[in-house]
Amino acid sequence: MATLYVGNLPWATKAEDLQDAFGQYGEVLSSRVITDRETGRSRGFGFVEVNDQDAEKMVAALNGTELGGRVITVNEAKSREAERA
DNA sequence: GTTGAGCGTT
Repeated sequence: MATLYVGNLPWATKAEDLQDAFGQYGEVLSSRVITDRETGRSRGFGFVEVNDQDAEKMVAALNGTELGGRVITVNEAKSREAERA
Protein backbone atom coordinates (compact mmCIF):
# COMPACT_ATOMS: atom_id res chain seq x y z
CA MET A 1 0.00 0.00 0.00
CA ALA A 2 1.16 3.51 -0.78
CA THR A 3 -0.09 6.95 0.16
CA LEU A 4 -0.41 9.60 -2.53
CA TYR A 5 -0.27 13.31 -1.86
CA VAL A 6 -2.67 15.35 -3.94
CA GLY A 7 -2.22 19.09 -3.93
CA ASN A 8 -3.39 22.23 -5.71
CA LEU A 9 -6.99 21.10 -5.39
CA PRO A 10 -9.98 23.41 -5.69
CA TRP A 11 -11.73 24.28 -2.45
CA ALA A 12 -14.69 22.21 -3.52
CA THR A 13 -12.76 18.97 -3.91
CA LYS A 14 -13.91 16.15 -1.67
CA ALA A 15 -12.53 12.75 -0.72
CA GLU A 16 -15.01 11.04 -3.01
CA ASP A 17 -13.79 13.20 -5.85
CA LEU A 18 -10.29 11.89 -5.36
CA GLN A 19 -11.60 8.38 -4.99
CA ASP A 20 -13.47 8.68 -8.24
CA ALA A 21 -10.59 10.31 -10.09
CA PHE A 22 -7.96 7.85 -8.88
CA GLY A 23 -10.33 4.91 -9.14
CA GLN A 24 -10.20 5.28 -12.90
CA TYR A 25 -6.55 4.31 -12.99
CA GLY A 26 -6.40 1.73 -10.23
CA GLU A 27 -7.81 0.50 -7.00
CA VAL A 28 -8.19 3.20 -4.38
CA LEU A 29 -8.11 1.76 -0.89
CA SER A 30 -8.87 5.00 0.88
CA SER A 31 -9.10 8.70 0.17
CA ARG A 32 -9.08 11.77 2.38
CA VAL A 33 -9.22 15.50 1.74
CA ILE A 34 -7.55 17.59 4.40
CA THR A 35 -9.86 20.17 5.81
CA ASP A 36 -9.00 23.03 8.11
CA ARG A 37 -8.98 22.09 11.76
CA GLU A 38 -10.83 25.14 12.97
CA THR A 39 -12.95 26.31 10.07
CA GLY A 40 -13.70 22.97 8.46
CA ARG A 41 -12.95 24.31 5.01
CA SER A 42 -10.81 22.32 2.63
CA ARG A 43 -7.13 23.15 2.70
CA GLY A 44 -6.91 22.40 -0.99
CA PHE A 45 -5.04 19.15 -0.72
CA GLY A 46 -5.60 15.56 0.26
CA PHE A 47 -4.30 12.03 0.42
CA VAL A 48 -5.18 8.83 -1.39
CA GLU A 49 -4.22 5.34 -0.33
CA VAL A 50 -3.72 2.91 -3.17
CA ASN A 51 -1.86 -0.26 -3.99
CA ASP A 52 1.82 0.33 -4.49
CA GLN A 53 1.64 -1.19 -7.96
CA ASP A 54 -1.14 1.22 -8.92
CA ALA A 55 0.38 4.20 -7.13
CA GLU A 56 3.07 4.82 -9.71
CA LYS A 57 0.52 4.53 -12.49
CA MET A 58 -1.83 6.97 -10.80
CA VAL A 59 0.90 9.51 -10.19
CA ALA A 60 1.94 9.29 -13.81
CA ALA A 61 -1.67 9.48 -14.94
CA LEU A 62 -3.02 12.19 -12.66
CA ASN A 63 0.00 14.30 -11.73
CA GLY A 64 -0.26 17.61 -13.56
CA THR A 65 -3.75 16.85 -14.80
CA GLU A 66 -6.99 18.69 -14.19
CA LEU A 67 -9.29 17.94 -11.27
CA GLY A 68 -12.39 19.98 -10.58
CA GLY A 69 -11.16 22.63 -12.97
CA ARG A 70 -7.69 23.00 -11.50
CA VAL A 71 -4.39 21.34 -12.32
CA ILE A 72 -3.47 19.09 -9.43
CA THR A 73 -0.19 17.83 -8.04
CA VAL A 74 0.15 14.13 -7.36
CA ASN A 75 3.12 12.59 -5.60
CA GLU A 76 3.95 9.81 -3.22
CA ALA A 77 3.14 11.25 0.18
CA LYS A 78 5.42 11.31 3.16
CA SER A 79 3.54 9.01 5.46
CA ARG A 80 2.96 10.26 8.99
CA GLU A 81 3.30 6.68 10.09
CA ALA A 82 5.87 4.40 8.53
CA GLU A 83 4.20 2.46 5.73
CA ARG A 84 7.49 1.21 4.38
CA ALA A 85 7.61 -2.05 6.23
C1' DG B 1 -19.61 34.99 0.80
C1' DT B 2 -12.54 35.38 1.28
C1' DT B 3 -7.37 32.44 0.19
C1' DG B 4 -3.34 29.23 -3.03
C1' DA B 5 2.06 26.94 -0.92
C1' DG B 6 2.06 22.74 0.81
C1' DC B 7 2.33 16.71 3.24
C1' DG B 8 -3.07 14.55 7.17
C1' DT B 9 -5.93 12.15 11.69
C1' DT B 10 -7.03 8.72 15.02
